Amino acid sequence: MTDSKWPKDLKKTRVRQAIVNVLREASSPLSALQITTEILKSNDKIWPSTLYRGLDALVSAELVRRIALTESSAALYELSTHRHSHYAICLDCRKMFAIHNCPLTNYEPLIADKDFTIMNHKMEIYGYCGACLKKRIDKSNRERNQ
Amino acid sequence: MTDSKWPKDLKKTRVRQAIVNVLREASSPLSALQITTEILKSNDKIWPSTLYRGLDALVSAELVRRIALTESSAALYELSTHRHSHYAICLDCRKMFAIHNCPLTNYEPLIADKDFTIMNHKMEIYGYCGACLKKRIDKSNRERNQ
DNA sequence: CTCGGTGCAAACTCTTTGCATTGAC
DNA sequence: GTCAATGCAAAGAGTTTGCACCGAG
Repeated sequence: MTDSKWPKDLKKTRVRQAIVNVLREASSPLSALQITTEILKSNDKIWPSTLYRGLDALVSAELVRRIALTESSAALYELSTHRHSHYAICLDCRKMFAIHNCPLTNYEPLIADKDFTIMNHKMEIYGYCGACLKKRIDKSNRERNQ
Repeated sequence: MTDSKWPKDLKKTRVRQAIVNVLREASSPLSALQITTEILKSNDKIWPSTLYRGLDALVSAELVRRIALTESSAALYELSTHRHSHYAICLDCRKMFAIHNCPLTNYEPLIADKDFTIMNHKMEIYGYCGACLKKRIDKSNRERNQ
Protein backbone atom coordinates (compact mmCIF):
# COMPACT_ATOMS: atom_id res chain seq x y z
CA MET A 1 0.00 0.00 0.00
CA THR A 2 2.83 2.36 0.85
CA ASP A 3 4.01 2.88 -2.70
CA SER A 4 7.21 4.77 -2.04
CA LYS A 5 8.02 5.87 -5.59
CA TRP A 6 4.99 5.60 -7.80
CA PRO A 7 5.68 7.44 -11.09
CA LYS A 8 3.63 10.65 -11.19
CA ASP A 9 2.54 10.04 -14.80
CA LEU A 10 1.09 6.63 -13.89
CA LYS A 11 -2.51 6.66 -12.69
CA LYS A 12 -2.76 4.96 -9.33
CA THR A 13 -5.74 2.70 -9.88
CA ARG A 14 -7.28 -0.14 -7.91
CA VAL A 15 -6.08 -2.79 -10.34
CA ARG A 16 -2.52 -1.54 -10.62
CA GLN A 17 -2.18 -1.24 -6.88
CA ALA A 18 -3.55 -4.74 -6.47
CA ILE A 19 -0.95 -6.10 -8.91
CA VAL A 20 1.91 -4.33 -7.15
CA ASN A 21 0.69 -5.55 -3.76
CA VAL A 22 0.61 -9.14 -4.96
CA LEU A 23 4.05 -8.91 -6.53
CA ARG A 24 5.47 -7.30 -3.41
CA GLU A 25 4.47 -10.33 -1.33
CA ALA A 26 5.72 -12.85 -3.89
CA SER A 27 8.96 -14.65 -3.17
CA SER A 28 9.52 -15.43 -6.84
CA PRO A 29 8.18 -14.24 -10.20
CA LEU A 30 4.48 -14.93 -10.81
CA SER A 31 2.49 -15.74 -13.93
CA ALA A 32 -0.55 -13.74 -14.98
CA LEU A 33 -2.73 -16.59 -13.74
CA GLN A 34 -1.05 -16.66 -10.34
CA ILE A 35 -1.46 -12.91 -9.99
CA THR A 36 -5.14 -13.22 -10.92
CA THR A 37 -5.65 -15.96 -8.32
CA GLU A 38 -4.03 -13.87 -5.61
CA ILE A 39 -6.10 -10.80 -6.44
CA LEU A 40 -9.33 -12.81 -6.47
CA LYS A 41 -8.43 -14.18 -3.02
CA SER A 42 -8.66 -10.66 -1.57
CA ASN A 43 -12.29 -10.44 -2.76
CA ASP A 44 -11.08 -8.04 -5.38
CA LYS A 45 -12.01 -8.67 -8.98
CA ILE A 46 -9.92 -8.63 -12.10
CA TRP A 47 -10.30 -9.57 -15.76
CA PRO A 48 -7.53 -11.04 -17.87
CA SER A 49 -7.52 -8.15 -20.31
CA THR A 50 -7.33 -5.61 -17.51
CA LEU A 51 -4.58 -7.56 -15.81
CA TYR A 52 -2.46 -7.70 -18.95
CA ARG A 53 -3.05 -4.01 -19.66
CA GLY A 54 -2.18 -3.19 -16.09
CA LEU A 55 0.98 -5.26 -16.30
CA ASP A 56 1.92 -3.58 -19.58
CA ALA A 57 1.53 -0.18 -17.97
CA LEU A 58 3.61 -1.19 -14.96
CA VAL A 59 6.29 -2.70 -17.19
CA SER A 60 6.42 0.48 -19.29
CA ALA A 61 6.72 2.53 -16.11
CA GLU A 62 9.55 0.19 -15.09
CA LEU A 63 7.88 -0.74 -11.82
CA VAL A 64 7.55 -4.33 -12.96
CA ARG A 65 9.82 -6.59 -14.97
CA ARG A 66 8.52 -9.19 -17.37
CA ILE A 67 10.45 -12.47 -17.56
CA ALA A 68 9.91 -14.83 -20.47
CA LEU A 69 11.34 -18.29 -19.90
CA THR A 70 12.00 -20.56 -22.83
CA GLU A 71 10.59 -23.55 -20.96
CA SER A 72 7.20 -22.17 -20.00
CA SER A 73 4.63 -20.67 -22.31
CA ALA A 74 3.40 -18.14 -19.77
CA ALA A 75 5.34 -14.98 -18.99
CA LEU A 76 6.33 -14.21 -15.40
CA TYR A 77 6.34 -10.88 -13.61
CA GLU A 78 8.28 -9.48 -10.66
CA LEU A 79 8.79 -6.09 -9.08
CA SER A 80 11.77 -4.43 -10.71
CA THR A 81 13.03 -3.39 -7.29
CA HIS A 82 14.59 -6.83 -6.96
CA ARG A 83 17.58 -6.42 -9.21
CA HIS A 84 17.66 -9.93 -10.63
CA SER A 85 18.84 -10.56 -14.11
CA HIS A 86 19.03 -14.34 -14.36
CA TYR A 87 17.62 -17.42 -12.70
CA ALA A 88 18.57 -21.01 -12.08
CA ILE A 89 15.41 -23.11 -12.27
CA CYS A 90 14.92 -26.51 -10.66
CA LEU A 91 13.75 -29.11 -13.18
CA ASP A 92 11.73 -30.88 -10.48
CA CYS A 93 10.11 -28.30 -8.22
CA ARG A 94 10.42 -25.36 -10.65
CA LYS A 95 11.70 -23.16 -7.85
CA MET A 96 13.74 -20.23 -9.16
CA PHE A 97 17.05 -19.10 -7.71
CA ALA A 98 18.38 -15.67 -8.58
CA ILE A 99 21.87 -15.49 -10.03
CA HIS A 100 23.41 -12.21 -9.06
CA ASN A 101 26.74 -12.20 -10.85
CA CYS A 102 26.23 -12.56 -14.56
CA PRO A 103 28.75 -14.73 -16.38
CA LEU A 104 28.28 -12.89 -19.64
CA THR A 105 29.35 -9.49 -18.45
CA ASN A 106 33.00 -10.28 -19.11
CA TYR A 107 32.31 -12.49 -22.05
CA GLU A 108 30.31 -10.13 -24.24
CA PRO A 109 33.31 -8.20 -25.63
CA LEU A 110 34.67 -11.50 -26.96
CA ILE A 111 31.88 -11.89 -29.49
CA ALA A 112 31.13 -8.21 -30.00
CA ASP A 113 33.68 -7.90 -32.82
CA LYS A 114 31.94 -10.44 -35.02
CA ASP A 115 29.96 -7.78 -36.87
CA PHE A 116 27.32 -7.94 -34.16
CA THR A 117 26.68 -5.31 -31.50
CA ILE A 118 25.28 -6.76 -28.32
CA MET A 119 22.49 -4.86 -26.60
CA ASN A 120 21.34 -7.40 -24.03
CA HIS A 121 21.01 -11.09 -23.38
CA LYS A 122 18.82 -13.70 -21.74
CA MET A 123 20.11 -16.65 -19.80
CA GLU A 124 18.42 -19.49 -17.94
CA ILE A 125 20.14 -22.25 -16.05
CA TYR A 126 18.35 -25.56 -15.51
CA GLY A 127 19.23 -28.24 -12.99
CA TYR A 128 18.27 -29.56 -9.59
CA CYS A 129 18.10 -27.73 -6.29
CA GLY A 130 19.66 -29.38 -3.24
CA ALA A 131 16.39 -30.78 -1.90
CA CYS A 132 15.21 -32.24 -5.21
CA LEU A 133 18.61 -33.71 -6.01
CA LYS A 134 18.58 -35.50 -2.65
CA LYS A 135 15.11 -36.88 -3.35
CA ARG A 136 16.28 -38.17 -6.73
CA ILE A 137 19.31 -39.90 -5.22
CA ASP A 138 17.25 -41.43 -2.41
CA LYS A 139 14.71 -42.68 -4.94
CA SER A 140 17.31 -44.28 -7.18
CA ASN A 141 18.94 -45.91 -4.13
CA ARG A 142 15.61 -47.31 -3.01
CA GLU A 143 14.94 -48.74 -6.46
CA ARG A 144 18.35 -50.38 -6.55
CA ASN A 145 17.83 -52.05 -3.16
CA GLN A 146 14.47 -53.61 -3.73
CA MET B 1 15.97 -37.17 -49.95
CA THR B 2 19.26 -38.93 -49.35
CA ASP B 3 18.75 -39.40 -45.65
CA SER B 4 22.15 -40.69 -44.67
CA LYS B 5 21.39 -41.81 -41.11
CA TRP B 6 17.65 -42.16 -40.58
CA PRO B 7 17.06 -44.04 -37.31
CA LYS B 8 15.81 -47.55 -38.09
CA ASP B 9 13.06 -47.34 -35.45
CA LEU B 10 11.64 -44.16 -37.01
CA LYS B 11 9.08 -44.73 -39.73
CA LYS B 12 10.12 -42.93 -42.87
CA THR B 13 6.87 -41.24 -43.85
CA ARG B 14 5.97 -38.62 -46.42
CA VAL B 15 5.40 -35.91 -43.79
CA ARG B 16 8.56 -36.56 -41.83
CA GLN B 17 10.67 -36.58 -44.95
CA ALA B 18 9.05 -33.36 -46.10
CA ILE B 19 9.92 -31.71 -42.76
CA VAL B 20 13.52 -32.87 -42.92
CA ASN B 21 13.84 -31.69 -46.52
CA VAL B 22 12.58 -28.24 -45.63
CA LEU B 23 14.86 -27.97 -42.61
CA ARG B 24 17.82 -29.14 -44.66
CA GLU B 25 17.39 -26.23 -47.07
CA ALA B 26 16.84 -23.69 -44.31
CA SER B 27 19.68 -21.33 -43.49
CA SER B 28 18.31 -20.67 -40.01
CA PRO B 29 15.78 -22.24 -37.63
CA LEU B 30 12.18 -22.22 -38.85
CA SER B 31 8.86 -21.95 -37.07
CA ALA B 32 6.08 -24.49 -37.50
CA LEU B 33 4.24 -21.99 -39.68
CA GLN B 34 7.28 -21.44 -41.90
CA ILE B 35 7.76 -25.18 -42.28
CA THR B 36 4.09 -25.56 -43.19
CA THR B 37 4.37 -22.81 -45.81
CA GLU B 38 7.41 -24.44 -47.38
CA ILE B 39 5.78 -27.85 -47.52
CA LEU B 40 2.59 -26.43 -49.07
CA LYS B 41 4.74 -24.74 -51.74
CA SER B 42 5.84 -28.14 -53.01
CA ASN B 43 2.20 -29.05 -53.65
CA ASP B 44 2.45 -31.36 -50.70
CA LYS B 45 -0.17 -31.09 -47.97
CA ILE B 46 0.20 -30.96 -44.21
CA TRP B 47 -2.01 -30.31 -41.22
CA PRO B 48 -0.85 -28.50 -38.11
CA SER B 49 -1.47 -31.48 -35.86
CA THR B 50 0.46 -33.76 -38.16
CA LEU B 51 3.29 -31.28 -38.43
CA TYR B 52 3.63 -30.96 -34.67
CA ARG B 53 3.44 -34.72 -34.19
CA GLY B 54 6.02 -35.18 -36.93
CA LEU B 55 8.29 -32.62 -35.31
CA ASP B 56 7.87 -34.30 -31.93
CA ALA B 57 8.88 -37.63 -33.42
CA LEU B 58 11.91 -36.10 -35.12
CA VAL B 59 12.93 -34.28 -31.96
CA SER B 60 12.63 -37.51 -29.94
CA ALA B 61 14.73 -39.30 -32.54
CA GLU B 62 17.23 -36.45 -32.18
CA LEU B 63 17.15 -35.65 -35.88
CA VAL B 64 15.69 -32.23 -35.17
CA ARG B 65 16.33 -29.74 -32.40
CA ARG B 66 13.61 -27.53 -30.97
CA ILE B 67 14.62 -24.00 -30.02
CA ALA B 68 12.41 -21.92 -27.77
CA LEU B 69 13.32 -18.25 -27.75
CA THR B 70 12.12 -16.02 -24.94
CA GLU B 71 11.28 -13.24 -27.39
CA SER B 72 9.02 -15.13 -29.76
CA SER B 73 5.96 -17.13 -28.84
CA ALA B 74 6.49 -19.73 -31.55
CA ALA B 75 9.10 -22.47 -31.23
CA LEU B 76 11.76 -22.87 -33.91
CA TYR B 77 13.19 -26.04 -35.38
CA GLU B 78 16.50 -26.92 -37.03
CA LEU B 79 18.27 -30.10 -38.05
CA SER B 80 20.39 -31.31 -35.17
CA THR B 81 23.26 -31.95 -37.57
CA HIS B 82 24.17 -28.27 -37.22
CA ARG B 83 25.78 -28.32 -33.81
CA HIS B 84 24.55 -24.92 -32.63
CA SER B 85 23.80 -24.29 -29.03
CA HIS B 86 23.24 -20.54 -28.86
CA TYR B 87 22.28 -17.68 -31.13
CA ALA B 88 22.79 -13.96 -31.37
CA ILE B 89 19.59 -12.44 -32.77
CA CYS B 90 19.32 -9.10 -34.56
CA LEU B 91 16.69 -6.87 -32.99
CA ASP B 92 15.89 -5.34 -36.38
CA CYS B 93 15.99 -8.06 -39.04
CA ARG B 94 15.63 -11.01 -36.62
CA LYS B 95 18.44 -12.82 -38.41
CA MET B 96 20.08 -15.42 -36.17
CA PHE B 97 23.83 -15.90 -35.86
CA ALA B 98 25.17 -19.06 -34.33
CA ILE B 99 27.55 -18.74 -31.41
CA HIS B 100 29.91 -21.66 -31.43
CA ASN B 101 31.94 -21.19 -28.28
CA CYS B 102 29.69 -21.11 -25.25
CA PRO B 103 30.65 -18.62 -22.55
CA LEU B 104 29.05 -20.67 -19.82
CA THR B 105 31.11 -23.80 -20.25
CA ASN B 106 33.82 -22.48 -17.97
CA TYR B 107 31.48 -20.52 -15.79
CA GLU B 108 29.10 -23.24 -14.70
CA PRO B 109 31.36 -24.68 -11.99
CA LEU B 110 31.35 -21.25 -10.34
CA ILE B 111 27.68 -21.43 -9.41
CA ALA B 112 27.41 -25.18 -9.11
CA ASP B 113 28.40 -25.14 -5.43
CA LYS B 114 25.41 -23.03 -4.43
CA ASP B 115 23.31 -26.07 -3.59
CA PHE B 116 22.24 -26.26 -7.23
CA THR B 117 23.36 -28.86 -9.76
CA ILE B 118 23.38 -27.53 -13.30
CA MET B 119 22.10 -29.83 -16.01
CA ASN B 120 21.88 -27.44 -18.94
CA HIS B 121 21.28 -23.82 -19.83
CA LYS B 122 19.71 -21.55 -22.43
CA MET B 123 21.24 -18.36 -23.67
CA GLU B 124 20.18 -15.76 -26.21
CA ILE B 125 22.07 -12.65 -27.18
CA TYR B 126 20.21 -9.67 -28.63
CA GLY B 127 21.68 -6.78 -30.54
CA TYR B 128 22.21 -5.48 -34.07
CA CYS B 129 23.92 -7.16 -36.98
CA GLY B 130 26.42 -5.11 -39.02
CA ALA B 131 23.96 -4.26 -41.80
CA CYS B 132 21.14 -3.18 -39.48
CA LEU B 133 23.46 -1.18 -37.25
CA LYS B 134 24.69 0.74 -40.30
CA LYS B 135 21.10 1.46 -41.37
CA ARG B 136 20.33 2.77 -37.88
CA ILE B 137 23.35 5.05 -37.88
CA ASP B 138 22.61 6.33 -41.38
CA LYS B 139 19.01 7.02 -40.40
CA SER B 140 19.93 8.95 -37.28
CA ASN B 141 22.49 10.97 -39.27
CA ARG B 142 19.87 11.82 -41.87
CA GLU B 143 17.44 12.93 -39.18
CA ARG B 144 20.06 15.13 -37.58
CA ASN B 145 20.91 16.84 -40.89
CA GLN B 146 17.44 17.79 -42.02
C1' DC C 1 -14.98 17.25 -16.83
C1' DT C 2 -11.94 14.59 -19.39
C1' DC C 3 -9.29 11.02 -20.90
C1' DG C 4 -7.29 6.94 -19.71
C1' DG C 5 -8.53 2.60 -17.12
C1' DT C 6 -11.69 -1.16 -16.64
C1' DG C 7 -15.48 -4.77 -17.41
C1' DC C 8 -16.80 -7.85 -20.45
C1' DA C 9 -17.05 -10.47 -24.84
C1' DA C 10 -14.80 -12.11 -28.51
C1' DA C 11 -10.95 -13.04 -31.30
C1' DC C 12 -6.30 -14.53 -32.21
C1' DT C 13 -1.89 -17.37 -32.18
C1' DC C 14 0.33 -21.43 -31.23
C1' DT C 15 -0.20 -25.99 -29.96
C1' DT C 16 -2.55 -30.30 -28.42
C1' DT C 17 -6.10 -33.93 -28.39
C1' DG C 18 -9.62 -37.26 -30.22
C1' DC C 19 -11.06 -40.27 -33.51
C1' DA C 20 -11.63 -42.49 -37.93
C1' DT C 21 -8.84 -43.60 -41.97
C1' DT C 22 -4.52 -44.47 -44.30
C1' DG C 23 -0.12 -46.21 -45.24
C1' DA C 24 4.77 -48.02 -43.81
C1' DC C 25 6.95 -52.09 -42.56
C1' DG D 1 -2.05 -57.54 -41.60
C1' DT D 2 -0.82 -54.61 -37.86
C1' DC D 3 0.03 -50.65 -35.52
C1' DA D 4 1.70 -46.27 -35.89
C1' DA D 5 1.09 -42.01 -38.75
C1' DT D 6 -2.11 -38.96 -40.78
C1' DG D 7 -6.35 -36.03 -42.00
C1' DC D 8 -9.47 -33.40 -40.10
C1' DA D 9 -12.22 -31.05 -36.43
C1' DA D 10 -12.31 -29.21 -32.24
C1' DA D 11 -10.49 -27.62 -28.07
C1' DG D 12 -7.04 -25.62 -25.05
C1' DA D 13 -3.73 -22.12 -22.97
C1' DG D 14 -2.08 -17.60 -22.99
C1' DT D 15 -2.77 -13.22 -24.62
C1' DT D 16 -4.81 -9.27 -27.28
C1' DT D 17 -8.48 -6.27 -29.17
C1' DG D 18 -12.89 -3.66 -29.39
C1' DC D 19 -16.17 -1.01 -27.29
C1' DA D 20 -19.15 0.98 -23.82
C1' DC D 21 -18.89 2.56 -19.20
C1' DC D 22 -16.47 4.19 -15.11
C1' DG D 23 -13.43 6.60 -12.12
C1' DA D 24 -8.76 9.07 -11.05
C1' DG D 25 -6.75 13.46 -11.68
